[in-house]
Amino acid sequence: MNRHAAPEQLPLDDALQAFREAAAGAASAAYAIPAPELAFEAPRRPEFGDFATNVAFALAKTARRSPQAIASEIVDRLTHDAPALAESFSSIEAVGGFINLRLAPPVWQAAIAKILREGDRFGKAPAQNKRVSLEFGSANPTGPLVVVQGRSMSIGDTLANAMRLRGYDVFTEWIINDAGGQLDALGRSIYARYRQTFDSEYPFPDDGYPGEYLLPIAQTIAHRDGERWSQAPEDEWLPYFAKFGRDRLVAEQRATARRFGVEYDLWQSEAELHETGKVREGIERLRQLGLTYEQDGALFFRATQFGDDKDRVLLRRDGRPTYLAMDVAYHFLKLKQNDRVVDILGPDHHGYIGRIKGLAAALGYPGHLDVAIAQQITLLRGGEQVSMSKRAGEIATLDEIVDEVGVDAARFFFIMLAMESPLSFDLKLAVEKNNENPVYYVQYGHARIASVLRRALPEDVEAATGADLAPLVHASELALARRLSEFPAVVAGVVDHLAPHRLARYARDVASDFHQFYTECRILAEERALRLARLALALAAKSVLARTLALAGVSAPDSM
RNA sequence: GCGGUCGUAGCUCAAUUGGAUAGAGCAACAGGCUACGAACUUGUAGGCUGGGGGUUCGAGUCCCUCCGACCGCGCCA
Repeated sequence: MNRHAAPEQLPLDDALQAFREAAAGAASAAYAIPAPELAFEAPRRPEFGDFATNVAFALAKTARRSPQAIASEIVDRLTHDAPALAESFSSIEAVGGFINLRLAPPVWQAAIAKILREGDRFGKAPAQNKRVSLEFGSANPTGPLVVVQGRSMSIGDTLANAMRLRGYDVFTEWIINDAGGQLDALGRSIYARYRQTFDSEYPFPDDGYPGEYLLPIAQTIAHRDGERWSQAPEDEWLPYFAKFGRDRLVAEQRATARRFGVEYDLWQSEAELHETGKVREGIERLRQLGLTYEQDGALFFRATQFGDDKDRVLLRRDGRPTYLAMDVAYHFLKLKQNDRVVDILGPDHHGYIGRIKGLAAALGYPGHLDVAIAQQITLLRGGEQVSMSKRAGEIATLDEIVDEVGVDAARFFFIMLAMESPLSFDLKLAVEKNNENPVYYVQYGHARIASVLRRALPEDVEAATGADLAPLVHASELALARRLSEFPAVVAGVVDHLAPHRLARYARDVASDFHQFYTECRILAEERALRLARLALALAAKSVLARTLALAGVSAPDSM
């Protein structure tokens, strides 16, 4: 078997395609008008079948008949003209204008066989030859990562994984905000801590970063260099302390990200964009496009032409570029190198979305940039709000949170909600092993499958992958098979709508359908043919559940 | 004030981007293990989708308008 071959269609896709063609034929035969493209949707209510189509509504206007009449007409014709459909569909009904389809058990059985056959290739889309840049997590290099970066990283990394599975060439980036005044503030803060190791009276700057995490950095310098910086002028020690702190903190951020299961393709320094002339190039580009003007000695970007409420400064009166100028350059670079650019920003960048999208349009790439906001997280512990005052230096760092609840719980909770929804994260709940905790529910499902497989005869497990699946006809078996078949579409939806929370929901649904199957159907105690078929279903469920969790960066334990 | 996000069951949230009787989980109530993990499961109850108007075969979803919450609105980054 060629492992690079494009994955086959699901058997149910073939069945639906056959229906699509037959229905289009029936519609045009009945009304002498071309049938519109037929779309299928999964009905919300199970009694409406596995799939439904609303062609009749689309035809109603031109055919001048009621949707229900059209749907009935099409169904009648299908049963006469395309009897072969009965092999794939156990029912085709016209209800309220919809045409509801129920797939026959052999289709679901074939879907299980395909999932087992394809393993990790199941749900994989052929290469799109499209490069996507994904930026997420980015923080100032002035302290440890906190909870909101955890959410952003969980979302971004999950999206990246999903995009890769869907055949995109994903490039993940972290932007280091290491240009500008805050780095000076960092340098002064570390310097103050450094001086305080020799002189406890030495004053701490008002705009400094008071967190204790700077102490070891200052002590490192003190140990290595002694008191020599105490005599040096500021323009000598400041760049040194700022850079030293930046490097140390970025390294720590990187370690935290890695511990969180997130690796980036690029850690992009802002300072470097300035030094290598990229910022100048970006500004120059806007100037060439006639989108800038000078006023009061400063250079402005005509942001109002792109929906912003104000024109924005690129170069200050003193000639120094603004943050926006850096962002022009950075996005210009990304837009040139990628087919699509996605930024996942923190909640404080809310007002920045329009500006940055306008920028993409201005640079000649309208529609190539998506900006999403990962909303704020409120940390709770047993219902009580955890104080996160940055000014008081009381920050709950991401590392501390991971220490307390583990990577799995944190990553699962962080993608559970749509990212534009604010999230309450209860640290106590996240480690509780009870039914209020969705992480354990899902992981328990996986462990339960693993447990059954452990107790099965090894030769049965071996034989299961190639077993005849015809015995699988129980409603809970077919429901589980149908759920597992949704995996590719769920991943596609996650990508298309930038909605990783659908993965968390899907994991829950798979676990739930397995639990129901497990409750209603015995596996090991059955006679051989049924036993093997059910083992095959369990294997398929385990595979899909594990891969769903893997996309989210959550482990799938065999026991717990 | 301007702009953005949001408002859905008692609570936390979904809703395949305009589809059918708005769905899950938790909490509540009533059931289910002499059988592979009860960290499970079955059922019941719970709603004028913040209010009002509009668009159409059809609106939680789109438009207008109020109300309310959060967040942005610097020649900071």
